[in-house]
Amino acid sequence: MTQLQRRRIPDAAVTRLPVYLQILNNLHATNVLRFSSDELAALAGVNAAKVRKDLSYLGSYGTRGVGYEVTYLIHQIKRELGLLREWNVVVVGAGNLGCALAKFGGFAPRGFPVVGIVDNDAKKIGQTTGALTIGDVRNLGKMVRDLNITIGAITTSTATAQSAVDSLIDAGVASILNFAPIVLATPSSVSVRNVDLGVELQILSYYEQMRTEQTDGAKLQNKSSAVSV
Amino acid sequence: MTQLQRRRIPDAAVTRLPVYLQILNNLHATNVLRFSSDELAALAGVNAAKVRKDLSYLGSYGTRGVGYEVTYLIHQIKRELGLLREWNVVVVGAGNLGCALAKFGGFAPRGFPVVGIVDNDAKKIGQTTGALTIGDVRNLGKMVRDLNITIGAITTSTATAQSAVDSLIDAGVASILNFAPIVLATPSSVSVRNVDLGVELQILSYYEQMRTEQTDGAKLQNKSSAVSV
DNA sequence: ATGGCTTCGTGCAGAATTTCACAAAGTTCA
DNA sequence: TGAACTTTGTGAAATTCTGCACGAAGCCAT
Repeated sequence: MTQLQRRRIPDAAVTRLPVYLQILNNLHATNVLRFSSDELAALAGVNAAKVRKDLSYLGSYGTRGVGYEVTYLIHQIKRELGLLREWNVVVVGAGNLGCALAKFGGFAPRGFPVVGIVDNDAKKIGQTTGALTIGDVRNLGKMVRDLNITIGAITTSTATAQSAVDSLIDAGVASILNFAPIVLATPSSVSVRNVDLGVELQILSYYEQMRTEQTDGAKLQNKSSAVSV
Repeated sequence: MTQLQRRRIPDAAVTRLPVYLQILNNLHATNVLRFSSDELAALAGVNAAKVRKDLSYLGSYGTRGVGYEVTYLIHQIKRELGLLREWNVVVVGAGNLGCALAKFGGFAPRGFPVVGIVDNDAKKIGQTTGALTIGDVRNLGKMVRDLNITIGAITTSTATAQSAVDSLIDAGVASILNFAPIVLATPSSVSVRNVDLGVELQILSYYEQMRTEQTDGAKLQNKSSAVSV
């Protein structure tokens, strides 16, 4: 079974490929035809060897002494990421964020059209947001089948996020983009990506505090415990 | 210089601590007094040994045979992440997202009050959004000093994101939350966290495609558009 | 007290990731 | 043609992260 499936790309590399793609699209837009791993590394803020290794997971598409062709590499990254086709998205939770995502047209051109939005609130069901009518979360199964939906975005309240994801999984959706600040319980066959601004801010806070303390060390240094190197 | 600074917590652990904190806050809200590493691990979807190791970076705050105290651990995580004080945030870019962040009151109670919002568009400057008046990006330096701002959120267009971050860094801000789909060029002394839904969707797409291909091995695939493979 | 039970803290090994360093393979120019 | 130069692709070392396994330490019942 495993030998049928394509050679797996390391998770860490998978998270970088979309970033490379972004940059290559920009290069393409400015009529750049070729690039070297050094150039892409500089633009992506990573090590050049890492760029080469990441790209090598796609195949040997570079030319030694020359570099890589922008359009060709764009195609190869898209192929590998599954971006040569569209993936339909349903938004679960028609609050501020959910409606904003439904109205925001920025995902369709990038291959992720939002084709449905649902809620569990009878007052919201039937209303329209953007081009979509808010559906009943209880019809999610039929919706997923009829509209060929593969990705679900959770934009409900924290309290209902778990039941929302349960509904999605029941409906056969195995890719979840979760905006609720909660760790969802899902089987390992389901992919979840969490977007939590609170978490991001707290991570920034940690490093900011590190810097602050280090600076304070000059004036006052009683904080440091007994760490040496 | 390095020996003065506190024992560093591994990056991977730093990204998990806010998740633990979230869970512990929920436990606290439901009057749970104590928890074991096994329980927290189940709720966070990680290995119990990892939880114990992560928490051990804070110090030895557990009791063998018993577990950890919820409120005490909350305090310790907050201390380590620098959440015992507030960090003021400025939003750069008063578009849809920027104004939404400024109006959204959810960050202030978690220690990240949005105290300012700026733009470079003369038509927007002077307007109000929520409780804030949109300022001129050229006054960012004064604003950062006067309002004691430490974190900047980039919500500009892609085209102006780099100049926005340059202004922030000039103004002395070293923690950036970037919503623009672009890799920002910053000195290594600056922390950047990127929030890019396109990237997240594309990562999901990769794993979705993996699953699809594996399943298709049995049937036959006519759906995929112009893929060779 | 003592034995049994639970759970933490951590050494260590293995896995994953990053980075180095260099041969291989191509280009350019005289 | 061939020498100088550029850049890829990739073994292998270095680093980071994960997870097991178990001793240490506390609780409880008898």
